[in-house]
Amino acid sequence: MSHWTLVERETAHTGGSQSLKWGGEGGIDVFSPMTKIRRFIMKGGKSKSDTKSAKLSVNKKPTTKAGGRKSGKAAKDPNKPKRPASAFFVFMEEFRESYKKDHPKNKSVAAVGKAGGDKWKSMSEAEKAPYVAKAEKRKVEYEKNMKAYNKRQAEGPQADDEVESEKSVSEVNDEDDEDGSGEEDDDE
DNA sequence: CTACTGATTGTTTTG
DNA sequence: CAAAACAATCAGTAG
Repeated sequence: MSHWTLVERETAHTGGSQSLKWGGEGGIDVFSPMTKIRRFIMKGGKSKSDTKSAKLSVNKKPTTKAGGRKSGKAAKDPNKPKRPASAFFVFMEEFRESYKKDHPKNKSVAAVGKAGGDKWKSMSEAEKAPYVAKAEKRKVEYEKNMKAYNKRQAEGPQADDEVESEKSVSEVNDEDDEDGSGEEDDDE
């Protein structure tokens, strides 16, 4: 299966990576980001789960994480903050360990995902509460992270376009880096 | 060697 | 407002 020839948008965004090895002048498409194609295919009929699950996800991950890029252009912005983990993901972090203990031999992320999702739905909102609370916190950190990131981008290279121009006013915002956030107030 | 795949749901983002 | 994209994970797979 290598000729779906379907490209919607540049798959390169976050991780940047995406194999744009197609420096071809013609610029036809990349044959592989099935990530999006998946939706396209499954959208039609789903015999497995009827409940809903209409949406699938796409994944892309630069293995090089933030440290090693390589020849091409993999990580454009190593400091680019990633989206905050949702409550579900926070719960998953724990769940993964649990699942790992129960199934040390399992190597499929899908298995854990399914199991986690199933349990997540099974949990009451009360149980999810702690996770949600944490998720909200992550969001705040993300915003803070983004703020710093934006600043960095503005300061570093000559950002001329694309910088959310604040039209106006004097927004002298002095956010000196690193504010020691209190962090952690437990209350369960 | 490096990027992608699988699968989950929730949030962030973009159109 | 709605749909898309992407967040972690881990080992395997393909180019």
